This record gives sequence, structure tokens and C-alpha cells, in this order.
Amino acid sequence: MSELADKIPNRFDFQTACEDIYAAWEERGCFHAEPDSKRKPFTIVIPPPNVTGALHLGHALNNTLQDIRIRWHRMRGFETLWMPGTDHAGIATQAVVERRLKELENKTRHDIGRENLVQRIWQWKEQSETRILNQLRRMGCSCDWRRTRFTLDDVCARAVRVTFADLFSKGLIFRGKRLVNWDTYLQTAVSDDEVFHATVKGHFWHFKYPVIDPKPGQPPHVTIATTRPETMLGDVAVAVHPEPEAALLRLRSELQEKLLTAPAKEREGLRSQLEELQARFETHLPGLKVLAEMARAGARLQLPLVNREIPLVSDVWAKPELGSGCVKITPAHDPNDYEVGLRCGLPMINILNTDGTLNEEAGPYTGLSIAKARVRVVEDLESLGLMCEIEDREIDLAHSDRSKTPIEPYLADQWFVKMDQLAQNAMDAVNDGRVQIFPQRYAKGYLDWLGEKRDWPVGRQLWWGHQIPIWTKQFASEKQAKAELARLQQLASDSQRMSASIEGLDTVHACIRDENDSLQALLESEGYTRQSDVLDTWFSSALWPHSTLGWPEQTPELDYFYPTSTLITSRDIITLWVARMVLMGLNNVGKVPFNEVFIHPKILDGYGETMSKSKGNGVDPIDVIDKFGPDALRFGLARLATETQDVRMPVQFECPHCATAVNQTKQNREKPAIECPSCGQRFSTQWAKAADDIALPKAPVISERFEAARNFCNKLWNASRFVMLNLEGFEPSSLEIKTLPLEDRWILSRLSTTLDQFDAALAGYHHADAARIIYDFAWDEFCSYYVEMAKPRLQDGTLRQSTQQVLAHVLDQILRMLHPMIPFITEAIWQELECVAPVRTLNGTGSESSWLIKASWPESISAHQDRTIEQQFSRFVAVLGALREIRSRQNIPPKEEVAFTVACNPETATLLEPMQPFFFALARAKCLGLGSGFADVEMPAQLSVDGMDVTVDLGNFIDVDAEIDRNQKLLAGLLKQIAGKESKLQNESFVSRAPVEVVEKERASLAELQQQHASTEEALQKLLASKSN
RNA sequence: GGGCGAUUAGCUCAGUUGGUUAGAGCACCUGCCUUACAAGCAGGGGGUCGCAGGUUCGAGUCCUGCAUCGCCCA
Repeated sequence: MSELADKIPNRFDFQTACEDIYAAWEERGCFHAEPDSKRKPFTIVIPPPNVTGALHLGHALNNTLQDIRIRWHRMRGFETLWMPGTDHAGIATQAVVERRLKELENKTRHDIGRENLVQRIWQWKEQSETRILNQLRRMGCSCDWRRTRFTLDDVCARAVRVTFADLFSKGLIFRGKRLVNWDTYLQTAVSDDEVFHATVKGHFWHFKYPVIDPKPGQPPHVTIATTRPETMLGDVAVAVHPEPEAALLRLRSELQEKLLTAPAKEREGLRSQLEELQARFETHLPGLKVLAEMARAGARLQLPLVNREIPLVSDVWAKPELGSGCVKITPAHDPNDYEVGLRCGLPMINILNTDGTLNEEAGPYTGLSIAKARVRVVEDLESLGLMCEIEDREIDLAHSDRSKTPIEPYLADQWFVKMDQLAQNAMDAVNDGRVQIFPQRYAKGYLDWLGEKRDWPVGRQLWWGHQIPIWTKQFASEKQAKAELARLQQLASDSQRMSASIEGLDTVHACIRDENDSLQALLESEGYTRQSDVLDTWFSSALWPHSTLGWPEQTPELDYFYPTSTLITSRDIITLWVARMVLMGLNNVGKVPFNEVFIHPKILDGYGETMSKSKGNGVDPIDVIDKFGPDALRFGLARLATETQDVRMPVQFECPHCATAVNQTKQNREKPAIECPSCGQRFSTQWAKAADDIALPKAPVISERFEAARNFCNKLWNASRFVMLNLEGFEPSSLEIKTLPLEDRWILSRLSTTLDQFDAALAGYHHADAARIIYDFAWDEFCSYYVEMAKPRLQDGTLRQSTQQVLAHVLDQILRMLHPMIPFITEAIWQELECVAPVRTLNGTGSESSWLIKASWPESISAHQDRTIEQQFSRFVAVLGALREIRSRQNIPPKEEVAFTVACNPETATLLEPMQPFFFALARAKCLGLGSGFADVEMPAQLSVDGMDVTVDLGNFIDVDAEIDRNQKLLAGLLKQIAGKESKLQNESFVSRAPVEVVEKERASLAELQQQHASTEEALQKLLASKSN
């Protein structure tokens, strides 16, 4: 036995063990899945991480939850596939590589060209992907690595191209104009979530446009205002509200209503608003009425500087309460104006080149930068006498996240996917339950977003991605274009291979399905050019659940593993991704991509902010693994993953000199180096740039939240160690459950109940509940009670064998249950246990997989579940608790024995009788009497619990005054509660209206309190009497 | 502006269809190196359940309003 004690250290050495365990799993093909008609499939596709950077704690949570589900199902006997891979993440990855190019070589992408840039991005991808996949391995993720995919690899590329060609041939892909966020520095459109807003100092210029041929009573000018005067060169109209009076009246009554209910501090502001509004009825309304009438009559204005006639139009976008009440309309350079342009059927004039200079539409200003044009336009308007007023103003300006330059709204050609029917199909799938979303409330956002059925802009002006497979040529006439369309149709012979469409009157687009089709070269020789844009990253991600399984080929994998079982992801991509996966799955395969979607919480830092590398509060899971082990990381995350609440996780730097955890604050998290408040030495952070800082040792960023999980793992390890050290001479036999002592039947009953609860929690995606259920069972019930009670039993010849068997069995079952959450440590213990006790069943026969990862999932046995046993055991626990409390309260040294009695009914006495050795073993207390009829003790320390009076004769140990004091306080509390109950029970309406069982419960509770009061009073009197003697 | 969520112990979070004296972990205090585990054991203190109303015999839980914070959409 001592040999074994030497062999098993009292800590799990995760730093050396985990790598071997993982390698062993992989070598044995434990992660690999193959279509198998005899078994049910269970499939998860990983939400492919971006190859932009490394994984953070949010990914760690996401992947931990997936692996828990994967391992759980694998043990339950499913053919289980976890499909891994990564995402090329178009703009994000390209921007990172471009930024490095600029920083390291001071070059732009145009300097090195498309081919070179793409090659460099591939290099970056290799490096980044290796790091990410390694992070997943360190976490223990049991992905089928042989099937690893990348959204830009050949298999995925083919799926993308076939999908695109299919949609094109169905007429669901078209090109149109649309306002985009244009980054003039990078010369690409960026998406809304790549834009940040910042307040900058600017001006508000008021100027006027002459009215052409004003009639009597009509103004000679209309006044407008803008923060971007150069955009007037692209103006196509001025708008005025069609019913200014009605609009003002409505606004006034809204304000008045608000004023009635507003809190005092807001009233002042509202009143002045109302006053200003009131004044407008006189100062502006008459003029606006005239203008509205003019707009209806088709009045026209002269746009200065470029001398264009533009209409005065009616539109509700013009706010009669603001400025002059008129607003200039520049549809090609402002999102709101764009909408007005669409409503009023206005032309859209783009005045910008892609590099941010003005184009020929700007007339005399052509070629100027935006800034220069702004100065010139203002000067020229002034010299024409059209400038009225210039205000200073703070302006909320959109900037590109990638280049930090101001975004220009810009009207560009854009490829779209028509969403109408595709979106409807995806909505139907959720509405009729083919796809279930957990928690259910997230279905609303999904449906709302799809319900708008906005066409999906899929083109990106990037070089990294799937290039759009469309070849385009412009023809001289509509007739020629139509003839060409017919020719192309003939040429393709098969509309799947190539299909074509006409844009406008004269432009022909041909979409070719297959890479390397000879048609490509043919068209190019005829003067067609391929579209240079690439597809939105989400286009390829949307195909992920079926493209990874080999679609469009009808592979056995696709047939067997699709639809996948569940998708586990974070809420921010429900629309970007989940919705599109459903829509594409339905379109391509005809079936939903997954039956269930689980949305898990986000990981925030201690301030409730999302973690990110750019804030410096990001935590690398590897740092946590290095410090606490992969199992602690996983269990720690799982127990925090509740349903409604995002996870706040205070973050610390761990001082590399003295290992002190230094709390991260908003101030220190952005510093390149920090001085440790404990040892006074300096360490560096991710921000270290200067040579001095870089030379300092770098502090890992961790969170102490994982300590509890690490401690739990340690507890499990040592409990297992104890069991194994005590299995000497173990020979399993067939146990007759009914004949076993109370504690055995109790732990077996609890085991089965725990299993049921644990399974139910996992099935419902209640990971935190599941973690808590198994934690409580393993620690509080198994370790704190069963293992402690096993100690005396192992010394008892008649009980030793059955004790060993129950210990081994329950440990076996706990290891299985915990394996999905903490795979490494449970596997390590399993390996040891296999050597010491290969048979761990209750009937003494059978064998198990030598690897826990492949072992079967435990089954709850309802015959073991016994509520009476559990209740009886809780009476034992109550007496034990009372004994311990008395000992502790009276400061009795742990080694000192005490004697006690329990006054209780005969049934309880019978129940407690066989537990006497455990009172001694667990509380060093000897029982002198159970039930009634034993002599009173002189110096009692007493507790009433659960209808029993536990009395300890403390003899000389007792601190009588302290005990008297405590009893008096207790009595006061009891009296208060009794009074409360009595008044409740005297309340006629409670007794008559509350359910009978509730009233009964209250009565029983009152009786119990009264009994407790009586025995406490009695004990108190004895103490007082003994004192006066 | 619209939608979703949160607010419970110093911190991070549970709390089921409304029903005993609101729980856990960490931190704190007291006592223990008890032959698996000091990353441990035993015990303890600590809460006006964000605020104000309402429904009810009874509200942390249901309803209304307000405040603060977060996310999504415009």
C-alpha cells in the first residue's frame, strides 16, 4: 500500500500528464467518427474561429461547452463527430496583414500586388491556425482532426462556387448601387461593425440656394445647413416637410404630455424646448407652408457652383423644428438622403473617386481632396454671397476601425443575394420547430432580423476571399446584349455549368460554376473580365455545416451526419451566421443544418466590459491552463455558464517575480509595464514596445475565478487516491442492496438521483446547474460523508469488502459523470483505477473500456432511489452537525472525547443506534443514550434539531456563561418567530384561503418551534441552577 | 427611439408553477498539519433581495412606473 502511496502523488501533475493523455486518445482514434448505420449519429460543427488572431476565454467557453456535449454523447453510445476548422475572416485578416506590411516594410497592398498579398495572408493563416488548433488541443477538445477544414480550402471553395452559381441561375444574385462605408485609405467598403464613432470638432455651415423664378410671395432663396459643405456638389434636391404645421403641432402636444409626467429635473429643459417650438410657429411656419406648397407645385432651385437645376421636394425627413426646416439631399453620400432619394425617385450623383478625391461630377473641383474641396466650396459660396452663418459644433463622426480615417458614405456597385424567399424559409424552420433555439428568447431577434428580408450585400472590395465567379462584358446596344445572352445559353448547353443575366440594358454577366472550366478562358479571350470583388466571409461560413461534410458531393458523411445535432455559439452572431446557415442549408441540402442552437453567455471582465485584446483585458486560455490546468479552466467556465447572465470575470496580472495576483484596473491594463505592489519589481504586459519594457518578464493574465475549480479537481484526485490506497485485498462480489447498511443505501440512492438531475441539466443546456449538481455530490456527499464513514468500516473485517466495493463503484460512476467536464484528470484516475480494481460493478462482474473517454455513460437505477433512506440519513447528519457545533462553540480540542445523548422518538432512536461508530469517528463523540429514559446531565450544552434534543455533557469544559448567553439569545429569536407564526395562524383569511397543506406546514413548524423553545428553556434553567450551586 | 437582459452577502453568482428562518463558491473571523487532500477539515459572522407603487392570506419571485448598467437593432 505504501508503494502505491508513493506512486500516486497528492497532486495531479497536469503539466506533464495532459499531453500524454491527449496523444493517447488521438492515437487510438477516439475522436474519429465514421458513418455507421448501426448507431445513431451525433454531430456538432465548430463555429470556425477566425484565423485573425488567437482564441480568448470566450472561445474557451464556447469550445468547452461543445466538448462537454460531444464527450457526453460519445459515452452515451452515439457515433459522435465534432467537425473542426477555421474561418478565413476576409477583411479582419487582410487588415491585420496589411497593417503589419505597413509597420514592418512601410508598404501598401498596392505596392506588392494582389498575388503577393494573398500569399502573405496564407502565411499568416498557417501560423495563426496552428496556434488556434493547438489552443483547442490544450483545452482537451475532442475534435475529429482528420476532417479539419478551412473556409477557403478546395472543398469549401467548391461548395461556395456551386452555391453561388445555383443562386445566380435562380436569379437570386444581382448587382445594384448601394451606400457603403467607404474607407478612403484602404479603398474598400467596411461593414457597420468595423466602424467606430468619435466626437470631433467641426462646423455647421448655413447657406442658401436661389429659387428659380420665384412667384410673388415666394422667397428668393431657401436656406440649408450641413457639416460637410463639399457634398453640396452632389446635391440633387432640397426637401421640405409636406405638412409642417401638423408636424409642429404633433411635436408640441408630445412635449406637453411629456412635461406633465416628467421628473422635476427634466422639466426645465422641456419648458425651454417648448418655448423654442412655440416661437417657430411664428418665425418659421408661414415660410415653411409656402415652401411646402412650392414643392407640391414643382418649384426648382439653382444649385450654385456647379449650376445645376434641382427640385424642391416634399419629404418627412425634413424636420420643421430644426434649422431652417429645409434639408439638402445628397443621396450618394448620406444614408438618410439615400432613403429620401429612393422615396422621391431622385438621381444619385457620386462625386468621389475611390481614393477620396473628387471626380468629374464635381466640375471645377475635380481632383481635389475632400478637405481642400471643403475650403474652396466655402470660399466660393461666400464670394457669391450665399453663405449665411458658420457655427462651431461637435460632430459624431464614423471612423474606420481598420485605418482610423473618417468613413465616407459612398454609392458603389454592390452584389446582392435576394433574401425574400430564402429568408422566409429560414423563418419557417424556426417557427415550426425544425430548428429550436435555446434559450428561446433569442428566437425573436432571429425572426425580427430575417423578417426585414433585406437583400444581402455579398461583395467585398478585398483580395482575401472567394472571388466572385462572374465574368462581365459591356455591349453597344440592348439588342447586342440580348443576342449575347442567347449565345451564352447555347454555349453552356447546361444552365448548371454557366448561366447569364443582363444588368441595365447592355451589360452581360456570366456565372461559371466550376473552377478551371474551359469557358473561363474562352470568355476572357472574348473580352470578358472577371469581377474583382470577393464574397463576404459569412457567405462561406453559411455553408459550413454541409460544406465540411463534402457537399455538393453526396458523400456518406453528408448522408449520415447531416443535419447536425446542435450548434453552440454566442449571441452576437445569431443574425450574421446562424440565420444564414439555416437559409443556405435549406437552399442547398433541402434540410435544416442543425436541430438545436444553444446560445451561451459572454465572458466579460470585472467591469462588465467585453474582453478584447485591444482593451488589454483579454485572457489567453493557455495562461489559465498553465496555472490551473485544463480541467480547472473547463470546469470553471462550465459552472459559470448560467442561462441569463453574462459572466463577469475579474482579471489579474500574475507577477512573474513573486506570483502575486495583481488586480487589473482600467488604468493599469493599458500600461506597457507595471510595478508589482507586493514585491516592488516590474513586469511587462502585452503593450510593451520599448526595449526596456520588453526586457522585463511578461506577466500572464489570469483570473482567480478558476481557483475553486482547481481545488475541486484536487479534491477529486485525493478522494480517488484514498479509495485506491484502501482497495488492498478487494474481491468484488454480488451485493444485495436491501441488506446493506443505511450509509451504503444512502450514497447509492443519492448517486442515482444525482445522475437523473445531471442528465436533465445537460439535456436542457443548464451547464452551471450540472456542474453544481456533480460538485455537491462528489464533494459534500461522497467525500465529506461516505468516504469519512468508510474509514472506520474499512477497519471492520465484516464490512471491509462491501465498503471497498461501494467506494470503487461510486468513484467509478463519478469519474464517468465528470469526464465530459474534466476529461484529463478523470482519465488519469481511471487508468490507475483500472490497475487496482478492474471490476467496479455492484454485482461483481463485467468489464469496462480501458479508456474512460470510450466508457459507457452511467445509468440511474430507480430501484436504488429511496426517499425514506435519504430522509433518515439527514437525521443522522443533523445530529452530527449539532455535535460539531457544540464542540466548536465550546472550544473543545479536537482530540478530546465528549459524551452525548439524543432525546427523540423510538423510531429515530432505532435509526441512530447503528450510527454510533460514526458519531465517534466524525465528531469524537460517544453516545450515552438514545430515545428517552436516560439520566439528565448536569452541565448540558444542548441543541434542538429536527425534533431531536442533542445534549452534550461538557463537565468541566463548559463555559457556562457563554452557554447561558447563547441560549438566551436563541430564546429571544425563537419567541419572535413563534409570535410571527401565531399571528399568521390567527389570521382568519390566511387559514381559510391558503391551501390546506401550507396551513398544516405552518402549524407543524410552530409546534416544532415551541418544542425547541421548551427544551432550550429547560437547558437554560439547568445551566442557571448549576451556576447558583 | 425600439427590442432583449441584468440589478440578491465585500466579490462572482444560484434561487423551479408565489408558500418554513433567502443559498453556494471566493474573501473574512475562530479552532485544527485528524494516518486522501492546508489547493484541506470543523465551526462562525455577514443580505431592507436597485427604488416606488400595486395584486395577493402571503412577493426575491407576478403587474406598473422609475433609476442604473450591458447587448442588439435603427
